[in-house]
Amino acid sequence: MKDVASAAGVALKTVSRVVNGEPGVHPATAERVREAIDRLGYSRNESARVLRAGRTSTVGLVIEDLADPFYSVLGRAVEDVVIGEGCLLLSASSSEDPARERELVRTFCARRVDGLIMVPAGHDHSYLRQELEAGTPAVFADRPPGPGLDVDTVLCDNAGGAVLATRHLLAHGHRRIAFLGDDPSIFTAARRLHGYRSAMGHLYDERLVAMRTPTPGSVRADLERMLSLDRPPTALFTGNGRLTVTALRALEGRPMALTGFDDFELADLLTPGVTVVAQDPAGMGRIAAELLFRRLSGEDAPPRHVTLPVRLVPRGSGELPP
Amino acid sequence: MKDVASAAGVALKTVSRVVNGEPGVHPATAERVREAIDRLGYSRNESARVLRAGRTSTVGLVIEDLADPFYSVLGRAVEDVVIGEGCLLLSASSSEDPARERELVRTFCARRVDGLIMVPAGHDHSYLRQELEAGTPAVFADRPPGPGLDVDTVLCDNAGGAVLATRHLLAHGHRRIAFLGDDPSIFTAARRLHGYRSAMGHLYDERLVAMRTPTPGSVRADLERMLSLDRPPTALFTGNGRLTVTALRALEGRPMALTGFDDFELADLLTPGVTVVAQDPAGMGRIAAELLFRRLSGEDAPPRHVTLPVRLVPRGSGELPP
DNA sequence: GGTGAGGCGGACAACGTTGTCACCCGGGAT
DNA sequence: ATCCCGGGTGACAACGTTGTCCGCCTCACC
Repeated sequence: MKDVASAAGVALKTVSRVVNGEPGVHPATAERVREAIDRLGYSRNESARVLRAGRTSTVGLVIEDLADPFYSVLGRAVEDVVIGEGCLLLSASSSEDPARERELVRTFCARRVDGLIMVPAGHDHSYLRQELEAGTPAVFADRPPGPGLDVDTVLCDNAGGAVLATRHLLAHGHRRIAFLGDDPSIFTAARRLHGYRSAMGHLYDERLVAMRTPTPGSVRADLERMLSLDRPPTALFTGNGRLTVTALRALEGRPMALTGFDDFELADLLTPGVTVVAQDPAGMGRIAAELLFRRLSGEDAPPRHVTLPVRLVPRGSGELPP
Repeated sequence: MKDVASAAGVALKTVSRVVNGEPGVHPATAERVREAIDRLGYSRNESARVLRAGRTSTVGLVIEDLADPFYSVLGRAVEDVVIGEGCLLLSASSSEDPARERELVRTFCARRVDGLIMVPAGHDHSYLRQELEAGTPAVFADRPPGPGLDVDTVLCDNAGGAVLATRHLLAHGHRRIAFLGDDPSIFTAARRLHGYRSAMGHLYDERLVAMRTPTPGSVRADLERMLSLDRPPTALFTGNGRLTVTALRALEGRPMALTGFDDFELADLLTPGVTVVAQDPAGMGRIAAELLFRRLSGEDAPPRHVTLPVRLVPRGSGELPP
């Protein structure tokens, strides 16, 4: 900018004025400055501007895994809102590791992001309080913050969706319905178990439930165990998209009624089509980002808690008879 | 930092030294400073540091669509390298719009990203020359830069993969093999068409080729047209993952030998399994990022052009007889 | 006890931008 | 003629950090 100023024969401040479209510059002077800018290929140093202004026009996104279809769709929706607000998006994957998450948040805050959007791992987010008090708002998506912290949160109706899926299988005549879920320390997994359990009522049988971090091997073992019971399950409810796919592979074509939580691409092309409880990751990302920008524009209401509806998509696998 | 200094009763610079682990500070002083830092919840303002240092430790990623499985996997791989180098990743989707891409690059450069990784849209990247000369290296992934610009580039073996796929179908007895590709102005689409054509040799028949931005409707129409020919195709080669899926839907279960470019999740679970030519998006992202960091660490060699191999994954659909 | 070295701490400038305020100058009102 | 006004312009400080350089204090050694 200094160079531009001397090239145009004006003061630094005049260049600044032209760059920022501020009034009070003679059109001829402005033209001279613009010409010098083009000639020198100058572009404003955003770092310095940020230092002065205090706002970075940057939002940090911490998700579990950018490569996961669910989160990448969520991330894209966040990105669209963020770009639309003239900001940029810093994204990072926590890999479901609370320590890494914390480190990423720390890094983002040191970079003075204007706000954070998080799909949290772990249950202790007290370290965020300091940042919140320092004026960096955060919005949680998909999972709520740990106890003792209350901020804007967007969830889907996990329990309701699980009830929906379970009742759907019950309505098609199943009484022995197995549930494969993720580690119950994950909020969504616990809520979905809760919905399944309440829908099952007196039919609930803990031998038909397996909750742990899924691997192909663990899913296969769990299924084998259940299928060798005296009264084996005739239907399966899987607690998230990855589990649904893993279970389908483990079943190796053995017919079994199946309803999964989370929609996934190609669910309609499998034989039979896979019945799912679909949520809306793009909507979740968009709403989370919108909530964040409301905070950034000064809204000072109590934390909002948005619950997005889910819907059952029957495609065949959930309508198989026992 | 000023506050920390006065709280600890030392000078600004001493706090800076402690924060940066520089030598020449008495352990007791350092401890006092650290205590004050904890007490005040201070964290270094990265913007100011950046302003001083000139490096932002930030990398910009411009891809077509963060939500696309191919690109999100690529993005995740880039992210891992970037984080591993102590930097952060700014990501943005161009939506295949050259103007938006250019705007994003401009924004990234104004923010003084240390480097750029791009999956380019459009064919004119001359606007990058200025940034390159200003010392912001760029690496292209999946597609090369437009004419007149030569930078580090990571591609997959598009033509070779198309040859592989076509020969595979030929080897299984097919002579009428259709090709559905994306708009030929897209580099990868053109290369794959080229591979297909050269593998077909005298069997090539332009009536069996459709190249345009795919929509469910256009794919359906193209297939209908080809299937109503006197000598309809007995096999289909689809030019990218999205096309493969769209074509599978349009076929509605009609049996047809099929080989697709790009692997996709669940390809193995369909009936029959979908034979594909698989590339390695994670490897592409990782290598692109590594090339970038080599430039950033001062490497001044001529631009490198890496071509990643592809491999044929037979799963059933490509082995169907005519 | 004087002196030099080395360890430690501090003052100051600079990074590139913008907000504040003051200046200059011409023209119209008094 | 004096004053004032306001459009156009510029000088300067400040944002928070770090590199440079300088000075002080202590300790060991002569």
